Amino acid sequence: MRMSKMFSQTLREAPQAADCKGYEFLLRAGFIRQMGAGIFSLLPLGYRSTSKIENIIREEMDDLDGQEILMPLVNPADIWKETGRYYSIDKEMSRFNDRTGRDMVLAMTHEEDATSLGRSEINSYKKLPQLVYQIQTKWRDDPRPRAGLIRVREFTMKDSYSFDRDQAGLDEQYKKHYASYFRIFSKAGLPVIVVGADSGMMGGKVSHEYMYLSPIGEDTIMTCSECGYTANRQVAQFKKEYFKEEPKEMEKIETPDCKTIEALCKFLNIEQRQTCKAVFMVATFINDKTGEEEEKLVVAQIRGDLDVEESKLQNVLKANSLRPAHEEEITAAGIVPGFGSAIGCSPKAIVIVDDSVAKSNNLVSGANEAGYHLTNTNFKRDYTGKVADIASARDGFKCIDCGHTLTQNKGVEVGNIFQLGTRYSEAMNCYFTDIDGKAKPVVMGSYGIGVGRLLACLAEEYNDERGLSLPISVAPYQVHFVSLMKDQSIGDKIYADLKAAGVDVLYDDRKGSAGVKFADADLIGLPIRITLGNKSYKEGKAEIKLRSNLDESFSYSLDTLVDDVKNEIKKLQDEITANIVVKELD
RNA sequence: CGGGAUGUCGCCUAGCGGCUAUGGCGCCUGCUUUGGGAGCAGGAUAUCGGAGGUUCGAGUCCUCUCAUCCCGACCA
Repeated sequence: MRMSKMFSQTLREAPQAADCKGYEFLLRAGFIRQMGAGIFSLLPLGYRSTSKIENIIREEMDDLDGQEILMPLVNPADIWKETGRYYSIDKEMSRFNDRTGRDMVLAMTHEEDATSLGRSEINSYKKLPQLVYQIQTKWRDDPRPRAGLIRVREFTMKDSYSFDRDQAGLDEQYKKHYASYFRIFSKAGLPVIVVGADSGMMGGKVSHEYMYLSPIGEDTIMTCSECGYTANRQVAQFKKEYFKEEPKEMEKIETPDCKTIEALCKFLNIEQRQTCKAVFMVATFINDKTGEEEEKLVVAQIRGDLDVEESKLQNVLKANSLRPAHEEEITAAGIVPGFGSAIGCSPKAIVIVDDSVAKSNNLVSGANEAGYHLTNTNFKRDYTGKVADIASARDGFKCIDCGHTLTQNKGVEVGNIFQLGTRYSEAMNCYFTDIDGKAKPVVMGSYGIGVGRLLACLAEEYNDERGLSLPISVAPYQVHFVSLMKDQSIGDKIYADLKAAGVDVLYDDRKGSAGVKFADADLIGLPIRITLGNKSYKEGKAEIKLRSNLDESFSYSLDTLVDDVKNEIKKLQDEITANIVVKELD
């Protein structure tokens, strides 16, 4: 491609919206342009990169015997009603009516579509296992798009769906994806870690997320450097200390103005772990069949030194959503905010008790009376509720597996794998006849990778003060050929030779000054740069530099230039291949 | 959906009730220049996000509205 004919232009200054490096450079280099909140166009450079990413993904999916398909973006609402997600997913899914008034949706993921295809194509165990995948546009009306391509509303996703005869089959396909994703991210050059995850709206049990660790990430990852335990904070467990004592008699004491745990501890001169904190939430339950909603007040009891992890609480409740309760909702249940507890409030509210509370004794709780607390409260004796782990893991807490210290990091989720089981096949009647003649639900899995998000993460990982420096596997072109010659025909000739040799080359044939060309080359950041100047040309030479190390340059004879460049390309590609790290699921 | 901020040319930006709305980059023309965003000369481009209002007079003040960004809620 000749730069003189390139559609996009580079920007010398970063648009205001660019709040992180990767986003700034993608904009400035002309990879992407914004159309609206969370809506972007990919310009030629950006599209070439995402196409390369997609092809890496294709290679790996095909390697798993995946078959590429394309499912529709617009779905009749019927299939979403069958699984109940038409009702359980809120405004994030966009809905509309077609001209006849039929309910339609924009598919935000394709479990329903895939299951629908599964039930039409798979009828016998002989057809299993199967794996289909697609690379397709998703629309999710996210309430808060952020950080360029990191969190958008319209995006391209690779999603694959596995169909198996039984759990063992699913385990097999899940395991293959687990390893395959490492290959994909390695080939693209993105360092990731895999973490145990919350399956969220997908349902199902086992799931993992692939995280690119970065301060711009929105997820919090807990890791143990000692034993390798990693988990999204939403599900991360940790070793809690319990404080067993002989239960003492409960007593009501006056605690004026002690509306917070801190104030209470200060007033009574006790430690936070000697208190029990009540957190009031409202859970929404949606009936999968009818779409009817029901709200219930939830009292989460947790020890004063810990915090509630809302995702865990929501999972325990099997609620569709969870939000903090309003003051009126709390008082309506006879609870006094600031002095509240589960004591005496059931059955008006669902009580969930963290095991930190259940296994500790003589905690100070609210008395549900303004200005008063109860000392020596004990679970079971003084109140009941469902015991579960609903505590949020924090930096410095103890690893559940080995007891060493957990550290927390921010991460961006670039891929996920879910064991769906039979949640969708049962709901949508996707059954096959097994060898024993019995109809059984197909056991499914679903696996996603955000293509644009992957590019955004790569841009974040590979940049310096001058611009991008993407790995050769995903850079829009392999080579940037900068000609500084007055005589265009010389550059044209070399460009033609490079192209003829199959080199993926961007040729700066513009009339501009050297500075502009170098600055643009730095910004776009193609991995290999050839510079042809008057001086070197007279000596029959051209200069080659790597974007990853601009300080070093190599002089090559023009006679062998094409082969030398091909060698450099191969070296960089081999480097990536050599650095493929694959982790297997045990 | 709550809190905050910002909308002036393709991008960045000046303006703080008063004349024809700054300047830089980019763009166009010509000449010069050609190894790190070069110089000179000339040129084009803005219904100041939109609607209403206050005022003799509004980019500037007020009201509403729209859009975008940030924090939170939320989220793969």
